[in-house]
Amino acid sequence: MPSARARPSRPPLAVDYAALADLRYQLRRFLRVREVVARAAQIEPQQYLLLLHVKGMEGREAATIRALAERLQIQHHGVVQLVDRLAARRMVERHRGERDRRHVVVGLLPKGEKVLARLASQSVAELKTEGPALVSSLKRLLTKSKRFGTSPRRGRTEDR
Amino acid sequence: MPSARARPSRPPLAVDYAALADLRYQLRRFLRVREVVARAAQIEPQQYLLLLHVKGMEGREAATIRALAERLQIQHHGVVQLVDRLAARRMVERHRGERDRRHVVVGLLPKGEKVLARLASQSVAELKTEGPALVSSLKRLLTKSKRFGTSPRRGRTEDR
DNA sequence: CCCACAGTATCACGATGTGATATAGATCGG
DNA sequence: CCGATCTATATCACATCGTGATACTGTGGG
Repeated sequence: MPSARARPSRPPLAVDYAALADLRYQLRRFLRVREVVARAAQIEPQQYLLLLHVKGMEGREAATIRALAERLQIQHHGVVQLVDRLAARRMVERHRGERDRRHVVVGLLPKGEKVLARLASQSVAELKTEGPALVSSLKRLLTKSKRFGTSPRRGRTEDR
Repeated sequence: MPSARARPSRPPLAVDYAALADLRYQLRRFLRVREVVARAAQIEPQQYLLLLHVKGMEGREAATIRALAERLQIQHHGVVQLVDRLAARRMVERHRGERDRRHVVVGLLPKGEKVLARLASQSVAELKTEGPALVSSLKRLLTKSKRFGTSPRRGRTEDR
């Protein structure tokens, strides 16, 4: 960019990259622990999440492929494959919808229940520890997302 | 293991699956928006994150492969490949460490800066909207991780 | 000089998520 | 009942991602 010095049409929103990056770092740290713990329990992270949502939807709404896709925020055919893998491992099973036979309702099998119970309770325990750090990262970003210089250690004086 | 009924070393922690699932749902909703926005800007979500961390580490610490691995919470050789793809797209470039020539320092190229600037400022804007929902999901889980929100009906009484 | 170690890199592989496309079941107008 | 159409799943091919195993190179200690 040849035109240095002046920024003609630049919205006045100064992003605090360090704070934004820190938030993602905190988020990842939390998620990372979940991944490691899940793998240690012989299951893939996303597979654990599917189990969790199946359980979490119990009594609220049928755990169909599409509903799970919404909860997991992925495309429905992503869920299809996830269920394939989980079914192959005897963690869940497919049921055809009674009223509407197009629906596939996913049900937990004993093995899935067991793994889920272990992981979920660990998750809650860890959240009680890690949660506050997440919240404070978030607040830090939201409150002072204007200028730099509030940082406790680093100035970043020269800007790029 | 076949002995059921009594759980010898199992704390009586009643997990609120619905609340835990809701938290993950909120988290995913936030991350999902970031993914969609990133892809719309012609970049993969994880690639955006690497750019963000490179920028966020500016003035704090050298953006080496290993340091980025820590920030991204993945293995270092995962970062290597991420940088490979970003370098191929002219978003970043590699520099050898001066003092220690084993280090590889990642630097943003104009194209990377540009994409990052756009995505990051959108991100902050969205966080101001979505952030509160995340925080409340988290608090809901932490404060009342005892009972279910809807029906007291639990299926997992006999099974297993 | 030699060696243990740190930092990167390469390879092969499985998990994941997507777009494009296909199939079965439901629904509705006529 | 018929076809059009929509809905819910499924299948295929493909790129990204992250990992374990392994290799290579530069550093520093003895």
